[in-house]
Amino acid sequence: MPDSSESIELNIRDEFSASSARAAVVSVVRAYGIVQRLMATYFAQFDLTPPQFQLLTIVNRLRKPTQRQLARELYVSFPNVTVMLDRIEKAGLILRFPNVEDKREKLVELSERGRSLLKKIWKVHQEQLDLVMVGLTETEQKQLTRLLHKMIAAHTNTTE
Amino acid sequence: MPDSSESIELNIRDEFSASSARAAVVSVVRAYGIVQRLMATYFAQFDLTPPQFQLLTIVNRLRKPTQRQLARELYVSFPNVTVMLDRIEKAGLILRFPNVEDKREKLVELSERGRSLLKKIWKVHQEQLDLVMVGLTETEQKQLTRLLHKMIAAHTNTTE
DNA sequence: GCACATTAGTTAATGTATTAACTAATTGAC
DNA sequence: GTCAATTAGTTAATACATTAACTAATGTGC
Repeated sequence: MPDSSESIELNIRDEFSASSARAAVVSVVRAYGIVQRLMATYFAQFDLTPPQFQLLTIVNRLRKPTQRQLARELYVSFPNVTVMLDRIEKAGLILRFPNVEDKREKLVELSERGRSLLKKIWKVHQEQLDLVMVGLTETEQKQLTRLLHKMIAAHTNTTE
Repeated sequence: MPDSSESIELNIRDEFSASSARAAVVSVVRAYGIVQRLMATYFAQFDLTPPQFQLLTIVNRLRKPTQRQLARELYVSFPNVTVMLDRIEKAGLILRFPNVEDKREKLVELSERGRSLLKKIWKVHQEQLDLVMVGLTETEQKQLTRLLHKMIAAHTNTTE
């Protein structure tokens, strides 16, 4: 049963008190957690998860996309799209049918049920988004968006 | 094969162009995605995932915490801690032993291997954090942290 | 001191996400 | 025209995360 006083060494740097980068990264992660929790609770009312909702909105916007297109738009792996579509197809929210011009591809579309569910959610969705940002004024929200866009741009330029 | 022009209705609000809250939420989610990707790639070198690294740092800081304490500190469910500990215990990075004063509890501790791995990572971890925020000046990083803290505070006040 | 509630941890079921390894359809070199 | 390479999608293995349902230990009322 080792009673180590050895972790002191690490604890010195444990706080990273000098680093503004660390503080920023940690707050991004925390903020995301809050967004996730709020949205998950909200979407559960409709028997949806936040990623499923996101998927539905993109299927709607793209109009019969291939699964490949969906993955790119969602910034998610291709197999993940397959599995997510399997589920919401089983729930009757989307339809998949092969593209006659290229039989490798499958085109995805909202079902009548998916379309009406999306309409229903949309009516109250904006209020939820406002609720997430309730602590900030509109000016601050715009400032936050600007800063995060700048941070994001530094990576998307080099990656894509 | 329904060729619907029905989604137009939704597409009107699809952009949410008027909402600064939506833009802010979306950018938080995108920024988190970038943090996740970078960190996952980085930690993979050490055969760790970001949550596993986070777990190790907290075990180190708390000094023989119970699993309950870990869950609270990680903002994660209790069963999740069990499963994550199972894995990193199997990898030989932590030890679990029952608390003699309350045999329901298990105390968690870094193994020698876990401690030395953590030390190794720590040496270069700060650089990774700086890399995430490379697009922002230090002033902007602090501004970002301040805004996110304010946003977070609006929720933690009511929730905790 | 015994029954009941509480607390700590685990197990099971489900959903999200990844990479690696596969099948099937298309394209392209020759 | 046929064989190889590419592309679209699926399946398998693994990890993270949740809630619900369980076991085991502790504490409390009486």
